[in-house]
Amino acid sequence: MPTPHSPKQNHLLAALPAAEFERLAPHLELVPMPLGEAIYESGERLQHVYFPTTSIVSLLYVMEDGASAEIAVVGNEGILGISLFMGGDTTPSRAVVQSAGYGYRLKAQLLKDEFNRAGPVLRLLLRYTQALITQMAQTAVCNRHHTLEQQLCRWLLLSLDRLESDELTMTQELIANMLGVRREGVTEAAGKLQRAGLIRYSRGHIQVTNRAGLERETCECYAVVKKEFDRLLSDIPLGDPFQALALASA
Amino acid sequence: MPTPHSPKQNHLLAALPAAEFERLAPHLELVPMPLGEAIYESGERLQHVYFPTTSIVSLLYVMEDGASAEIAVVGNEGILGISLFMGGDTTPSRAVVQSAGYGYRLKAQLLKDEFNRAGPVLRLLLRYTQALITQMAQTAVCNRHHTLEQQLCRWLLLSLDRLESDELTMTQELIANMLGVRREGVTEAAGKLQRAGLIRYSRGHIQVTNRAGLERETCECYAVVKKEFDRLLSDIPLGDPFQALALASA
DNA sequence: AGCGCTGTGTACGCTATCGCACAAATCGAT
DNA sequence: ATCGATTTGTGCGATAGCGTACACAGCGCT
Repeated sequence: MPTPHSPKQNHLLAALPAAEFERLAPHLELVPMPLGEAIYESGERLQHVYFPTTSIVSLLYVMEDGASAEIAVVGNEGILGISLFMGGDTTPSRAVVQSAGYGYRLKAQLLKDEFNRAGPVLRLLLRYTQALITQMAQTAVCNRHHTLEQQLCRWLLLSLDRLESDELTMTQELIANMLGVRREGVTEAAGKLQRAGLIRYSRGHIQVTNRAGLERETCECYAVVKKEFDRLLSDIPLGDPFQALALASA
Repeated sequence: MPTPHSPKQNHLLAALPAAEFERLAPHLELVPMPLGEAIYESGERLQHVYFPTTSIVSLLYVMEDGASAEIAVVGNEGILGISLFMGGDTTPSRAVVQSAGYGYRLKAQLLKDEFNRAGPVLRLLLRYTQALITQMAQTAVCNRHHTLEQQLCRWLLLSLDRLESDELTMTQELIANMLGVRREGVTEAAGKLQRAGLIRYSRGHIQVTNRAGLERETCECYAVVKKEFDRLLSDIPLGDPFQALALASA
């Protein structure tokens, strides 16, 4: 039984008004996104944008010595390739599939055209970008002030939010790469969480058994990011963004 | 002799086409930006956007326990209040004047109106935002991987780039707050730089005596950010952003 | 001159994380 | 059933930065 796929699994696509969705839908191409694949490399010119549905992608900055750090996570709530419409056309970041799955992609030019209509698509994408900015900023703070264990919790929760399941397919090595820490550090932190009964894992499979517990262990960064995504991307009308927000907060 | 002030001291304003500049100019209000003033607080609704000319403003995330970290610096190259046009209307960040000076401000609604014309102003602001995103992301990486001393160098250089002078009026305490580290750590790192003959400072005044030296000591993060700002905000035509960029990189 | 405030220097033990080395467990393929 | 590869566990010493405490220096004020 093959999994049914639909563009609407992606929250951004699902949030589009009917007219815009109909315009884009015929050009959306379902693509598999296998673990470890680089959706785009640092500085590369973007050919497509991607709307993940069942996959999760990490935005990484890689440094000269090969060390790296994740600056944000993008899943079914978002889009890959914001620099396309932000005007840069490239970014210094690398996008790597962190959890295998599917997504829909769209030719760069088509998204640009739609964006340039300066309608609901533009406003939705900018609001999403604003949420992404919050995630990056909070990551910076978190890297500065919080323990590895707290960060691991945050990372698990953020990833979980972008999947349906309570299970992740991730080795500790991979996680360490994302967080920009040693693998041993992850082993230790994960062991602690396991002993506390919050997660269970074995050879690349992590199952969250006590989500509330994780939320208690994590730092405030998770909540800040989640709250901001909810605020910016909940179902508010897309007519006029400023009016809409005024209403939403009234 | 009063310093002559002009909106064109701000690079974004200076980069506007004549028509757009003329439209906005009558509404630009010169305001002093004293050291330590909070231009806006976390979560606050923005009444104005600010275009610094001779001041520098830090974007800070403040945490529950009071600890904080700078996520980006905005000076005469930029604008404060991007969440206004990004659609969020508020951000979780705090903006604090890090180096006293002046700036021009504009009523929020006027900028929104201009942005909604979907013309050069929109494109310029989005390109700037893209550069700001790079700065935030690089800050996250830097917080993770680099030493306090490297970060201090980066910070000094970024600040210097946003002023004309080679001197900063900043106590070590303030710097520590921005970087999210202990004051003593800054004392130590600064002492090292002073002994190496790169800077001279006393009671709140830091003079950079060997800029090239600082650039040698700092991490790659400085260069990445600077390069991205140059790339995105150098004088490329603002007609069509995608065409323009295509030309620029051809 | 003397006082007090602000800013800077220094010292000491503590902790989280690193870097490295290697052992143990689990899984797949032959 | 065995072998090899992958993944996880553990145990060092080293170090960067923290928290705390306190001494000292420069500057303004009376």
